Amino acid sequence: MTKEKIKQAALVAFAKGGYEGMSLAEVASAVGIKTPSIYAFFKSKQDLFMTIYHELLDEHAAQLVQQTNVMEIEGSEQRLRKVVEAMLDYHLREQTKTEFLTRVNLFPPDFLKDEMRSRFAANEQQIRSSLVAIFSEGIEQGDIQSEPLHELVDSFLCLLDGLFLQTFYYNKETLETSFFHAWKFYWQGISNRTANC
Amino acid sequence: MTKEKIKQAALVAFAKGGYEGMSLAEVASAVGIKTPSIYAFFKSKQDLFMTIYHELLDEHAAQLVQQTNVMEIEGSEQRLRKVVEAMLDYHLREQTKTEFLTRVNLFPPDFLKDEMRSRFAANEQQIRSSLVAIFSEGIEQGDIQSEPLHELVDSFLCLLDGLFLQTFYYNKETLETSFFHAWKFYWQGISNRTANC
Amino acid sequence: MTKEKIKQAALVAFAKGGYEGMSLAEVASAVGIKTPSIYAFFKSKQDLFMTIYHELLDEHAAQLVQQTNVMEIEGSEQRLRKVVEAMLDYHLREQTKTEFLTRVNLFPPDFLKDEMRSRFAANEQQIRSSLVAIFSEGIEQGDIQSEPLHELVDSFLCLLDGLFLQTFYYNKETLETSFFHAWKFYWQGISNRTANC
Amino acid sequence: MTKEKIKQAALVAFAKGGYEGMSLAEVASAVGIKTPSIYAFFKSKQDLFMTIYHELLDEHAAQLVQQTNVMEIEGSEQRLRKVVEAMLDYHLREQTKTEFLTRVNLFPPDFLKDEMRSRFAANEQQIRSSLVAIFSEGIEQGDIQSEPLHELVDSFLCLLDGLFLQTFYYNKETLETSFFHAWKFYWQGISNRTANC
DNA sequence: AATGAATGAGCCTTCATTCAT
DNA sequence: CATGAATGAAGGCTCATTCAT
Repeated sequence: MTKEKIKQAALVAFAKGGYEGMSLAEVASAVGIKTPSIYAFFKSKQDLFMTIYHELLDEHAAQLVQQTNVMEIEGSEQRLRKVVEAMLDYHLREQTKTEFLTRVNLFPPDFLKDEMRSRFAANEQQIRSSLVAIFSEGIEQGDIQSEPLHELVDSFLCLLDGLFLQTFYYNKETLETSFFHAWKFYWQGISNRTANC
Repeated sequence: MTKEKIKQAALVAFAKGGYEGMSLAEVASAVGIKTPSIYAFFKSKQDLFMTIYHELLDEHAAQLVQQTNVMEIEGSEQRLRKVVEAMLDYHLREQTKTEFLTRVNLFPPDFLKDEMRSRFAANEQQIRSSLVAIFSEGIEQGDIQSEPLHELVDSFLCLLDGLFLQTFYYNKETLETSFFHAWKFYWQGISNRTANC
Repeated sequence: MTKEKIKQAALVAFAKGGYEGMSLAEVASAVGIKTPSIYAFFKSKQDLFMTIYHELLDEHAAQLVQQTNVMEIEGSEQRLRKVVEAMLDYHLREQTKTEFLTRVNLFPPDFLKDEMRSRFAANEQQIRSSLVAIFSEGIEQGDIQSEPLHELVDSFLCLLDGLFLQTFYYNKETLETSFFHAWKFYWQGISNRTANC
Repeated sequence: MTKEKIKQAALVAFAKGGYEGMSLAEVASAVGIKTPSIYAFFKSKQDLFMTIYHELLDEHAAQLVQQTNVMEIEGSEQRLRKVVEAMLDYHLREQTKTEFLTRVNLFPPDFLKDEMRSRFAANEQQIRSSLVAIFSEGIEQGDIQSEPLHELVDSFLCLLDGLFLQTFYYNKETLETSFFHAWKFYWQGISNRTANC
């Protein structure tokens, strides 16, 4: 359907050029229609942008929550590691969507600045509570040091952010190496090693 | 001097809107001149952009190297921590410059994409070698685990990137808390704790 | 009936914005249909316009003739005054229609300019002959000075036009005061006052 | 100078098509420049419009006041008649300006509605006080009936409005005839004829 | 009778840039 | 140095209209 094709093309264009740098003409041409036809489906450039933005936000949140909650099988290290891997995987697989979301989050167009802050806060809260669950379980099971949960979450999010940023300027292999090493020391930092001594 | 004022205003404008989103008219008006006057100093928008970009890149590299090398006094933890703190400090103090550089690095305008990659690689190499020095010294002194240097550097850079990204969406306090906790576990992960057991 | 609703909404829109300023989308939305549906009833914007225009012209002419002819009861002053009052009343009651007609008459869209002149002339002739009847009767009965009929009609039409124009920028009260005073001196000017001396 | 030519062409275009009906392309082409060049002189279509509007308003007011005040030579009838004649003359001579002003006054674009009302009121007050002077002098000299001044002014303005409106649909000759007859009875209505009996 | 999809034409406006002064 | 004037290119958007369904 045309509407879907427009959204797809617009996503790519927004990701490449940002809100200002994207042109409806470019999108229309990619879809194979004329610029004004876009207005049959979206009432403005902003509307098109917001539609994509909200859909992506939902998809992204769903993805994350799913990855954090679904598997209660394995040990704490595996679970946490899976969270990171899932994120990296998503970002490597859906590079365009990641670029779009990152761009918007870091450099939102003026009209978005307000909505952004609140959305972002809500989003982070969701993730945090998912993580809290994993960490507290890990502590109970003796895998993870008994430290304040929010401290553990803070440090985990920092790791996540670091790897996420590297998505942008490392290629897949370098990224995986980086992840491997970062994780190694991170896990050493939070895991319960008293048993070993 | 007018030229300097133009660069200053342009920096702000580029940081706010990116290459596409910044307009020469806006800059001129901020400086208090008319748009064509800019062409007395820069031969094009791109030229203006590149000038700022290169100057900032140099300044930034100098800053980083300096922060990594200068102090050979204190212990390993203090030195590494200072590196992070210096970076955070710089980014908080020079928000505009940071925004500009980040934007360019993550979402470079088309004509920059090529130059970018190489510049970035060189920059990173510089930092890595500075860090290698710190880490190897730390290992020698028994503060840090005797692990492959590049692995330690990888994990440190990941921490750095994570905190850097958080610069964008955390306020100063939240950021400091995050840093505190991230660092705590990070240091636990790399420091030599066999002595304690 | 949809067709009628379209005409009604279009009338309002044309009155508000003139031919160029009115948009079919606006009308469709007011009616609660989609723009292309209008084409099921009118073959073009111009057609819609002309339909309304002609209907209004007929209605208006009928109104005027009726007001001028109906009452043969009262004296000359009362009859003439009633003509003015009827016109003012109509214009105050049917403001939208008045605006539409006035706009078209004073500033017709290009394609109407020709038809306009002839229509207008015919219309005026109709009114003039109605007025001639009143004036000649008034002269016969000694109420009005024995002056050339067309002169009396000219002056009456000028009064009518003046009050009509004031419809647009005076509110009801101011307009009534203006009418009261204008009429007072007008009647003094045409009535037969020799008897009083 | 180009700016003046733009204003001239725009005046014509606005008069012909109203605010919505006028296009900057049309104006530019009339002046012999490209559309964006207009923006070197006026910051928007609205700005161009307002500039013309205010200038015309001033010119018009000046014209009227001048005509009403200057000549204190002749008798009351001559003075009042001159006011009407001057107005008619102005409107016949400057048809475009008249069309522009009338259009704006009767059917102002949305953004003007507010300013309009107040401007109009001020304008009318100016005219009224000029007329009061003439009428009171006329009464003192016994030319005009001793009636309340504001009543006389009301009736005079009504005459003026009537003739003004006729400017739009009568040609010069018809208009002059109409003026001649309207004035004849009007003057009979307000002049002091007791002396004649 | 109504509409979803599409479009050509046109509108106002911004922008980077040039050039003569 | 600085600017006034001008412009080609492009951008977002609206509009009347068509056509298949």
